[in-house]
Amino acid sequence: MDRSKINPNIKDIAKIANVSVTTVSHAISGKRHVSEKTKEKIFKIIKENDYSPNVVARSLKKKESGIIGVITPVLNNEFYSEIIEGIEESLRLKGYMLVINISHFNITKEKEHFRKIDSLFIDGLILVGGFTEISYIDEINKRNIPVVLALREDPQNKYPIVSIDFKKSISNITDFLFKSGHENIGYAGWLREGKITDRKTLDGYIESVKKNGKKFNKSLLIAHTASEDDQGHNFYQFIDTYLKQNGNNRKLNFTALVCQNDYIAIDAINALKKNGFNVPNDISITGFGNIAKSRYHNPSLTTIAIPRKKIGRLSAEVFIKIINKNNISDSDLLLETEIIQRDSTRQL
Amino acid sequence: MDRSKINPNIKDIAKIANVSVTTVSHAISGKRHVSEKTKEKIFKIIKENDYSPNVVARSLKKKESGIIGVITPVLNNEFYSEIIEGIEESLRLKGYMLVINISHFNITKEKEHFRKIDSLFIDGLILVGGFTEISYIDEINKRNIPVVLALREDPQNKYPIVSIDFKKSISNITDFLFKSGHENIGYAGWLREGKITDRKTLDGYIESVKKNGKKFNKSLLIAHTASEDDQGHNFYQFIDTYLKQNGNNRKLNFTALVCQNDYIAIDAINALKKNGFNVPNDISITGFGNIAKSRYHNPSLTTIAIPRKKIGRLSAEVFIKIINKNNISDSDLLLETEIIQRDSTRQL
DNA sequence: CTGAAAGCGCTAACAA
DNA sequence: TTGTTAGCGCTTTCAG
Repeated sequence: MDRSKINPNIKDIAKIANVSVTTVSHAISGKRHVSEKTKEKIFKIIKENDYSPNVVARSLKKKESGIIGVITPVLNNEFYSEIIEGIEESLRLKGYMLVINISHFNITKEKEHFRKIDSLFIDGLILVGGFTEISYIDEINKRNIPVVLALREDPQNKYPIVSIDFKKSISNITDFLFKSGHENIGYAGWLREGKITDRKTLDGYIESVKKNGKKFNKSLLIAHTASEDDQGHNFYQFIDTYLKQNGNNRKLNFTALVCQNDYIAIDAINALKKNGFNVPNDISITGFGNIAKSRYHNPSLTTIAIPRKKIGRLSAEVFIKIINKNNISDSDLLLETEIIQRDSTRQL
Repeated sequence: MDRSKINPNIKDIAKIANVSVTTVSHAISGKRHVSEKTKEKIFKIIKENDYSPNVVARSLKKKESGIIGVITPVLNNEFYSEIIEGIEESLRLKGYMLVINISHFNITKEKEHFRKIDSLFIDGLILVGGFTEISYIDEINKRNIPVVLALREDPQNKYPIVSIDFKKSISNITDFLFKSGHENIGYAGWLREGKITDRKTLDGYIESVKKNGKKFNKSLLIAHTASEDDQGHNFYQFIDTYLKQNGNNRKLNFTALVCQNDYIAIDAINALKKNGFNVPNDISITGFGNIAKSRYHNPSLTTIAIPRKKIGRLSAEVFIKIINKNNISDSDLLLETEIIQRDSTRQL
């Protein structure tokens, strides 16, 4: 038997140390007292033989794996990848490993992924970003492992959600525009059935409008109710049409436009430019997200930065808290955002 | 016993189907003949009971897990994340799962990660991007699982490397500049000890120079030999100094500069601008990598696009080939790159 | 074509 | 303070 070629197991260690496997197991786990002397001997032998416990066998026995499942819609996207980095950072320190799955915005795939990694005895599931429907989770989650949502909605409000305060963020940036002297401020965004954030962002705008002593005016709304594109691209056409209908003689009834996200904001800038408007001289534009492009676009975009890494870290911490049966208060889960001032807005 | 709360196992299925666990196992794996009738019955029951085999138990027995380890320096980076997406795409189709680890450019962490996931009985390891030293792998890889490198060097040339032809790519883009009428073309890049690609890219440049009937002129080289920054940032200072010393009266002895990567190219553009040069009117600049910023920079960068997703997919395929003991020819592993023409170069 | 049973490496209940 | 042993869920050898 060529033992040199294969990793030693707990039995080997026990034999060499002249103790039982139980003692070795407990020396490692610390779950029951082992005399200093024996412990020393065991650890020495462990080191000499380069032993590390077999994670798979341990998982099978304990029905715990030290692995956390992460499901993300895509990887090659600054939002998700940075959140995941945050998760990894915190969880690695606690000794967990990550199994990362990509759902490609497909709920069926997501479900399959969860099924599969569930049988790995993952100790928790963190869902990053994306969509709405997650009722399938309970159906699969027979072992009742903790589930945490990172920057993801849950209409049923069943799982802890680590996110940002969408309403407040939009409210803040609208306030910022009012403070800059704008009197009439419009809003452009999706208003899709069932999308909670769509409603929240609009509410943030409305809140600020009222707070600043104005009346909410529906004609200042460029709200797209179609529910096609989850990522929020392709608002360009929609705004272009709006401008053609409402922007006669290069006049609009607002001097600033709050956009629900950076994609919409960039589309808005481009559509405005094409229709002869100047940003920010004629119209100030704000975005939401602080995507990479927002910095390099011309003009660069005033927007709201989302603390992505922090969201990841916090998600991990929430998970740990659940594991340790510490209770979490909802108020801890909403992170502050920050306004990034660039060139798409101006003081009036 | 409340079986409704827990996942059924193979024994449960066997009992309900009135067959042995062996038969269930073989029905699933197809490794030995099971009568159509029995198979049908078994699969029906599997479906009804929502059974899926326990991956952990299977791994323990088979010393295979259906899991592939991926180690990447960072996640939030278009290069790595897109390669990983490619890997995931191909491997998911083959039924593999991915455990993704982040090494933060730290070899010790990388080693630890490998150790840990090795005990998960991962079936293979794909190392994405980054650094040089990988001799530690054999030391850990007692089970001798296949190792594939994606866009990563290996001085020992021990493992299959899926990458691009750096030399040819740089040679091509230098050719492109010659064809555009440039007679004197410079080169800016790192030349760090032990970095194979540094040498390869420079060789590509030299190859093109000679091919185009010129003599290699050392004074056209802006080569940084320090070995600080692995990512290739902060060339700005270096080039700035060079320009101050060699660019009197806004005259340089070249009209085009081939840069080893996009970061250097962007630094070069900025340094040139600051020193009173116009890009591309005075000097044409090319990069390598086609990073997001290269498109939005002013002027936008003519550069070489790397087929990142393809690299990922191919890495996965190579892994599968190794598993299936198909031999791989080295020539299959080098992917073509593509020149992306933008505004930082001009025809003379 | 099918089954019984050993055993993968570990943990923990029970026993001393 | 330590040891014996059952068993986690599965695959596979050996035996029909």
